[in-house]
Parts: sequence; C-alpha cells; structure tokens
Amino acid sequence: MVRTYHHGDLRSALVEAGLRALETTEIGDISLRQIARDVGVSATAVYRHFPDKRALLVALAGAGIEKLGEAQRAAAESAGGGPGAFGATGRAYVRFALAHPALFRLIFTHLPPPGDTVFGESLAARLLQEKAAAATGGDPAETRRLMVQAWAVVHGLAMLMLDGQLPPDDALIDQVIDPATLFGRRR
Amino acid sequence: MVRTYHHGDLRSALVEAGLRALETTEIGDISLRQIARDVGVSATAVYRHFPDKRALLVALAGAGIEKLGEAQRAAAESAGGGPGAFGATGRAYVRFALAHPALFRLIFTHLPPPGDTVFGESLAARLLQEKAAAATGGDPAETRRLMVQAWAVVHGLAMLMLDGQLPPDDALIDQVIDPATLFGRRR
DNA sequence: GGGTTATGTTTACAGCATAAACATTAAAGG
DNA sequence: CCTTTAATGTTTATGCTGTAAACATAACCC
Repeated sequence: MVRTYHHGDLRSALVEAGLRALETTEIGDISLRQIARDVGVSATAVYRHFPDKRALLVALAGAGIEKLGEAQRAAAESAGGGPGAFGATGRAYVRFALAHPALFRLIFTHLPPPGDTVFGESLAARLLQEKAAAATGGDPAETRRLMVQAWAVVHGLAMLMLDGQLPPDDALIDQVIDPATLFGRRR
Repeated sequence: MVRTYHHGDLRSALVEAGLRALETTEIGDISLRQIARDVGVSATAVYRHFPDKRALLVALAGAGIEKLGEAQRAAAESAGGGPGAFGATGRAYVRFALAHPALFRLIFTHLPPPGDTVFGESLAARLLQEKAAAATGGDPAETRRLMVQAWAVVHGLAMLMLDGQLPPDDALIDQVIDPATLFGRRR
C-alpha cells in the first residue's frame, strides 16, 4: 500500500479508527485530532467527510447500534427463540454495555441535541418490539407498557453498572432480569 | 458589599454559580473559566479551593444528590408514607432528572473514574433501601433484588427520557412505575 | 489534454484546563 | 502596634482542542 496524497477511503478509515479509540478511551477524551493522527492524516482532512466532530460521532454511534442489535440477535437465537429469548436479549444488552462502555454511552447519552441516534429504526429496537409483543400475546397497550418497562430495566441496570453504582456482576444481571419476579401481574 | 481583593467565600460562590450554570448549560459545555467569570474572579483562583475542575464538579454533584433526596423525601411524605410511598419516590426520581437534566447526569454519569459520587450514603439511597425493605417484609435477599430492580427501572426511564429515546411524559412515568405490573411474582 | 471537482495540507484563531510566578490581604505572635 | 507568615487572589504562559480559510494535489470528465 503506497502512501499517496489521497487516502483512498478516508471516511471508513476514520470510522474504524474512531471505533478502535472508543475501546480504550473515555468518550469525553475522544479527540478528532487524535483520530486523524491515528489514520495518518491532517486534522482538517476530517472535514471533507464530516461537517464536524459530532457528525463523526454520529457515524460511530450508528456502527455501535448495529453491533448491539447483532449481539442481541445472536443471544436470542442461541436461547432458542422461544419465551426465554426476551430475557436473553435483555442480558445481551447489559453485557454489550459492559463490554463497550464508551460506545454504549455514545449511542445513548453522548450526542448533544438533537439526539439523532436513530436507535428507533435499528435491529435492537425491532427485537425489543417483537419480543414484547410475543410476551403479551399482542395487545398493543400492554405490549407498549412491557416494552418500555423492559427497556428501562436493562438500560438502567447497564448505566448504573457502567457508572460504578452497581457491581458489573453477571449474577446480578441474571437476578434483575428474571421473568419470575419482573412484570408479573399481581394475583 | 464592597469589592475587595479577597472574595470572602469564594468556594460557596463557585458552587452556587456552578449549580446555576447546570440549570441552563449542557454538562459538556460547563467551563471552569466561565464559572469563574460569573463569580467575577480569575480562572486560576478556582484552584485555591479545588485541585482541579473535576473536584468542583464532584462538589456540585454532592449538592445535587442532596436535592434529589429531599425531593424524594417530600414525595414520600405527601404520599402518606404507606405502601404507596415507594412508587412516589420513584416518580420523584424521574421527575427530578427531567427537571435538572445536567445536574442529574453529572451525579451519575459524568464523573470519569473514579466515580466518587458518594450516592451510597445519601438520603436518596437510604430511602430506596428503606422502602424496598418495607415492601418485601424484611427478607434481605428479596429486599436487595427489589432495590436493584426498582432503581434500574427508574434510572433507566430517567435516562431514556433525558436522552430523547422516550417522550418525557408524566403519564408514561405513571404507567411504567406501576406496582400492579412491576415486580409482582407470577401466580 | 485541459478544466473542474474532490480531497488533501498548512496556517491561524479562539477557548479550554492548568502550571508557575507574583501580589495582596488577613491572621498570628511578639 | 508592628512584623512575619500563610491564605487567597492575579498575570502570564503552555499545550491541547475544534474548526475556519487559503492553498496544493490528484482524479475524473469532456
């Protein structure tokens, strides 16, 4: 690979370098200039492919959402796709957050207004919708309630563990995401 | 109040100015220099009272935790202190987050390692423990599980609403924090 | 092959956290 | 009361940041 003035596919290279940086660097310390340095390009070259730093971060978040959905899909599949699959996608959600803290935070929290994360159209979102519908038998209001409750539980658990408020413990994840004690209508 | 070289109580003034700034400014845009400017003092004067910016933020987070606990205490009280009080503290938690987004984020998410938020010893934490214990009748393992589940639900709901993933809707809060559909042991 | 356009670079600017040296004032001791 | 000292301010400087503007190079199109 000869060094030429033009890079070839700088955009993808920047996204890859950004994802790599997010594996080792707190989100607040992610620097556009550092990513450019990693790729071996001037800082301002980034602006030929992204209007500003935020746009690059949005691209990274998009890649992250895909990874998250894929992890959840795989978890549901290996759970057999039955009623146990809902819990499996939830556990996968939390584990993904713990495995990729900065990326997870970027997806949900670290894109200042407007938060155009497009999570809404992701595979992850579709899985949530689908599993909740299966669990409620189809009633739309019940489905929506369950969806939001389930999302809130896993998201809250993930954030509290990421932020050091709860131990990032696999046993605790299983205990919290337990269909026997969650969402059961009393009596 | 005459302008003197020495300020008088710069530390408190900085904390107050910081809290004021957090009401109108995204957490990432909070600037030590701007807070100093607001107080009418040089940027480096801050370093006589806080070793670095992070320490100032920790002080702000501490003040925020107190406010949160107080809001929850008031909510529990006006709910009559009975079994309905648990839900009331949960709703107060989410409403506090929506009313003070930057402050809430600072408390939980925006203090890079080590996250010494000391939430653990706050009134908010004690209320959570107390209400969960009351709801389970005292069994320690059950209490801990309920505590974590309840915290996860309200925290997740708060974060998802703050981050624009769910509408910041009072009706939705009530729907999610509903003892009839949450945590009920099946059958 | 020459002009246009895409995609790089260099340079420059303002704002940031913070370190170092210096100034002023309040408090303490004789 | 007067001096010494410590606390608490200011000024200045450094290296980082995101990004705008002007310029350079190379790829593509007629």
